[in-house]
Amino acid sequence: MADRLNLEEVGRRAGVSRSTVSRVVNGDANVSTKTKRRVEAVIAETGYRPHAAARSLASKQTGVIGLVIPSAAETLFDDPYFGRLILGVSAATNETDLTLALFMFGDDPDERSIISRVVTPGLVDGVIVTATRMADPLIDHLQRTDMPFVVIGRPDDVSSVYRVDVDNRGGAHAAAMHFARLGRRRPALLAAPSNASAGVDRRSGFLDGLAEAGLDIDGRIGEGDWSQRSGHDAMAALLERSTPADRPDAVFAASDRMAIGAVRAIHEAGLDCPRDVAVVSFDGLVAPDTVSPALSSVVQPVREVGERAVGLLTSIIAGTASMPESIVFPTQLVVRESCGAPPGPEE
Amino acid sequence: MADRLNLEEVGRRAGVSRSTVSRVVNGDANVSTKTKRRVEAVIAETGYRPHAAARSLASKQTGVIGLVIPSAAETLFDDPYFGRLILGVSAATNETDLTLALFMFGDDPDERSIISRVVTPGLVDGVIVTATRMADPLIDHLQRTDMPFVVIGRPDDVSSVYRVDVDNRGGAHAAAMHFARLGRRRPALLAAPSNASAGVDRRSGFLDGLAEAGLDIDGRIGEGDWSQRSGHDAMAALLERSTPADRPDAVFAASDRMAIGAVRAIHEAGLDCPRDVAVVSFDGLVAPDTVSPALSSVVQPVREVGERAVGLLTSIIAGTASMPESIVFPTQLVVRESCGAPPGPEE
DNA sequence: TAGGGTTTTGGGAGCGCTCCCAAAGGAATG
DNA sequence: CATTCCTTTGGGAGCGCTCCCAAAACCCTA
Repeated sequence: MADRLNLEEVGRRAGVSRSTVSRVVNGDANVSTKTKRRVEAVIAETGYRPHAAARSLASKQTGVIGLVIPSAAETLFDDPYFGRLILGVSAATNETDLTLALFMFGDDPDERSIISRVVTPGLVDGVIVTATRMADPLIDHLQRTDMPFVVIGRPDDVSSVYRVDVDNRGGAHAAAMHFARLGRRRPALLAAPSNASAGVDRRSGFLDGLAEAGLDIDGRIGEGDWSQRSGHDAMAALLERSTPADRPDAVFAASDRMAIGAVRAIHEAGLDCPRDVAVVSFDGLVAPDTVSPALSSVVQPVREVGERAVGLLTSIIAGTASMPESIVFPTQLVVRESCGAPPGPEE
Repeated sequence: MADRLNLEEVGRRAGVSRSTVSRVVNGDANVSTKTKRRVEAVIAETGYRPHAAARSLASKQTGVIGLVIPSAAETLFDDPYFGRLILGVSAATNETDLTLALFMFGDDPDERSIISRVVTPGLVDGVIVTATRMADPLIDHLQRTDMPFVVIGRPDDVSSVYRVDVDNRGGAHAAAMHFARLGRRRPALLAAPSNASAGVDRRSGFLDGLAEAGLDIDGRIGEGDWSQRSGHDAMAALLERSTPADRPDAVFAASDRMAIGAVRAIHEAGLDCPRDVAVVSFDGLVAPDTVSPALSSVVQPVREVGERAVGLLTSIIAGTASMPESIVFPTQLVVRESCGAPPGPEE
């Protein structure tokens, strides 16, 4: 029986040494055209593929990057966010011939064991961590190892961390200004949990925008957990406790899904969206024709965030990244039906 | 500067050899309690973790399994299916200390290069392939390598393939019987693409059930692509071309999302669901309180499918799997509001 | 034809681990 | 106290690759 196919064996068949085959495989220029052709022929005919583990061991590079999602809730993928993010990361790793390892885990005790799996030497070259919670022990842990990593979002301590984020504050601010421009007088907010940076930033951006526009939120704040149900319930509660005089006439929801829930609650209260209550959501990830009225949203480029995180991580690994830097993508308010303004993009 | 932490170095610090440390790390019983404790102390204090690539190279096992999703469409995660599947697979790999590698790719030319990445030696121990299309070149390709693999779904050639699937036919059949029992006389079908096994099986199961119940579909078949929009459009077309006399009074949709679209179309036509048209979907993945009326669905245990696929793959890798086998999970019709029957599970 | 430089090629060493065999140590027996 | 047997430990070999240095081959030019 033939030896297992390896560099040595391919070399034997092509009449050259292990080293020469290695050069061909790795595109090293210092190989004569003739030799190169011969070796390539043998590779094509045998279907040789270099052994990933051996390569990793010798080169100290695995060609694998990890994506860490510190949550494994059944509802995780009800939100299109993580799917889009994975798509973006996956597109970028495919592009650069990297392999994507996915680490998802909940708060269970097993968490710690998986954290340590993430930092196993010789497994991944670096990791992308989604900062669903601001104070994540994983980030502290990573700081103490020499594993290159990029945070998506805004962790507690921003200094000395490479991160990619979107302009949550700016987007929320734009939503507030938009309400002011539309002449809405009684804005409300359906906020997201404040242990998440996106939740905090969207809240403060919106409130700051209102203040700037001279609008008063006057206690019209509900809080949810990003989910449709929570948006529905918070909106219903808001409507419930308001008199016709101080009923909200505009709502900014921290996520598409909360906005969808809110629209349902508005309808259930016998009101019309956008006539009685204008709605603007954050995310812009749901297909416009699947909800009615089509949602006006502050759109965040999730896929691009994922792609860029891979790029940043790659340059950290290569050692070409400069100072710990923050890449913040702009967000854009896209007007559709739910806010009652003429449609189109808007700054 | 201290040597990089490896078995040899840990051994030096504990006053034992490389081999002994290896035994402790791997839980080999042939180590005296005293030595074991000493080594464990050094490991704890140094934070030593074995080098994954070195281990893979020597042991010929990577501890990584791949999940292959031959699609990277922007809309992929609009459907909760893949998210749930990933969740299931991830839960199972966490359980058994395996690492999950995710391979997603579209039909582009780059596809081939990624396929070959999947079968790179020394990268993964085996792969789980989701059979979104029945005739997938990837499956043929895998057959020709000695890479262990499990197919989720039903590929073209079922023989000599390990697979995990759900009882699509049975579930669809149950939906048909349910309509018959409810006294609906003019059933319709919103089918999914017939290049997907789930699409084919749900269609044939439903039609067979109707035939058995003495109901005639009479051309009331629309086709979609699993998406909400396609369900909406197909349903609208069906209503459009029917007279009040032969208008469908019951619709079975091949996916939750198509059903949601169908319900919207029904409302837009000025009809009521369930009164005028009963709706039953396949999947059961959307939270009941997010759509109105709450969908009656044939529920498939997606998460369990993912978990089981990992289990099966693991036993194939270990060489303990018997004949190529098919594991088929049952599905269950769960009655909620959209079919107009009293709620509860039903066989 | 010799000498210089430049390509091109070969092979040793080593990455950190597992596997396995042999040596050493201990306990139990005669 | 010698012998046997089991437990415990050590270390060589090897997994398939990369890295690097030295040898070989080639190409000019004088």
